[in-house]
Amino acid sequence: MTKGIRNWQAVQQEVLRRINAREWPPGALIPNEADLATEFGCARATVNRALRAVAEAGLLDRKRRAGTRVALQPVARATLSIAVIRQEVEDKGARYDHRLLERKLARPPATVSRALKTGAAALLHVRALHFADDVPYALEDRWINPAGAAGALDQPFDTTSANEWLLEHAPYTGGDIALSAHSTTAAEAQELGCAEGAALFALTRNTWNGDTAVTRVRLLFAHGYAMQADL
Amino acid sequence: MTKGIRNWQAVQQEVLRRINAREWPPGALIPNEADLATEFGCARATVNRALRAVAEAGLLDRKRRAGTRVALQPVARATLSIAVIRQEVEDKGARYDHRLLERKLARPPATVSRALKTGAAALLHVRALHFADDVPYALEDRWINPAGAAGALDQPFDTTSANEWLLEHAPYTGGDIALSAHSTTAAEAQELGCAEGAALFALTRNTWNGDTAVTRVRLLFAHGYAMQADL
DNA sequence: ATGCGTATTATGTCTGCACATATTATTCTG
DNA sequence: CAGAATAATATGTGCAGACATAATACGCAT
Repeated sequence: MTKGIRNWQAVQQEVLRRINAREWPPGALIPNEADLATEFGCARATVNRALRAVAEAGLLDRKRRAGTRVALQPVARATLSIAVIRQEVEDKGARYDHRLLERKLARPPATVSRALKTGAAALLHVRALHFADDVPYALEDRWINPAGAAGALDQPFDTTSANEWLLEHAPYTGGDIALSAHSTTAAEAQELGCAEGAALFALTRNTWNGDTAVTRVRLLFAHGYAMQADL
Repeated sequence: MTKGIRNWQAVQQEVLRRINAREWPPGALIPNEADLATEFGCARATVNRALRAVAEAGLLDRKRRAGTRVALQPVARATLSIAVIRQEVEDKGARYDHRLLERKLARPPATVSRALKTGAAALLHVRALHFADDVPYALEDRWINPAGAAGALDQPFDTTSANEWLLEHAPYTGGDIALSAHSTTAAEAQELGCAEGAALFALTRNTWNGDTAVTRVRLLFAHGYAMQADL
């Protein structure tokens, strides 16, 4: 009988240890909450809290009545935090700056209107360049749905970047992100100051507020950029 | 006085609604748990559960004594699930296959030994190609630390890929991931069957079991690959 | 005014209990 | 024997109360 495991973090740690040490091998059914509670000498709610946390981390599969078993394939969930670009730059100790390249109301290409489900409606197209210590850091190509971001049409986006303004003024409920590699075009090469054909890291994000699209943005990062995440 | 909000999910939804509707604007201090509990007509523990969930999602900042406030910059946390390659391929409805290209004990380049902190020790170097419907899907370049993955030296990795074997037999406690864009070299182009210089999506991952390195792997995905995540 | 100790307060967590709910096992019935 | 009704069981959640802990506010002494 293990003792002194009375808070949920300690329980979690012990559970993780047993999984790691293969005391509870992958696929195995582990004791139920009540039994673990008596073993650890704590309340069932405490065990529940711990097991829930481990399950959220993907190392346990829980089902009512069926019990809790160790995940066969612990899906490595990396939580990459996509911050505001200004912050990302400043966190690296560099001076942030940005320049508006273009801002106009226009009919988006089919890719965009299809992704945002905005039909033939005109959207606000904003292009901007972000700098870190005066070196191009990322090229932003954004389409804003005026119907999903009230007040956007009145914003110049010259001093405050669209990136930051939207975060502050346009709430969203969900979205999706795609990460990919992109081969630099001639125009992009000139704006970002890199060689044509260079491999660049691209991030495309759509955000929604309920059923209405808010914005779609593609960020093209300067050469050498790597996105970090922890397991 | 709102009523009928008695379970934590309903509380969470109401909290999200208020944040979204700017009833609680960014940066604002929201009522404390006890007050919300009386307002909603539920126990404080229920409110706590809900607020904790919202805080974990990054929309609230909580501090003892200081209270709970709406996050100024809701850090968009995208949880990308990095599954086993076989599964990723099969989930797309394609037939998975893989081929071992190389397997030998060798001294790793400085980049690797530095990242894994293995000094001058020899590591197991495994290179393999993953296919989806017989088309190259990803090129795997892996260094395995025998000290961190017991039994790895006895594995041929021809029928079972190192990817899968390690997941099953080498537990890990943490790691880090870097995502980047890579310009294809001539050798890689030949193996992946794409043009030299093409922009490819690369994933480099180090995993650890406590303080000892387990493995470092770089996956180079075929042209056109995009990694998806949700917000 | 300045610095330090103390009181206050909001969140964090544990407990013991109860009931809800999903899922599996079992039994009953035609 | 098939299929439906029913029981059993593990997790999910709610509640009230208690104490722990961190961070702030306040007041006191210097």
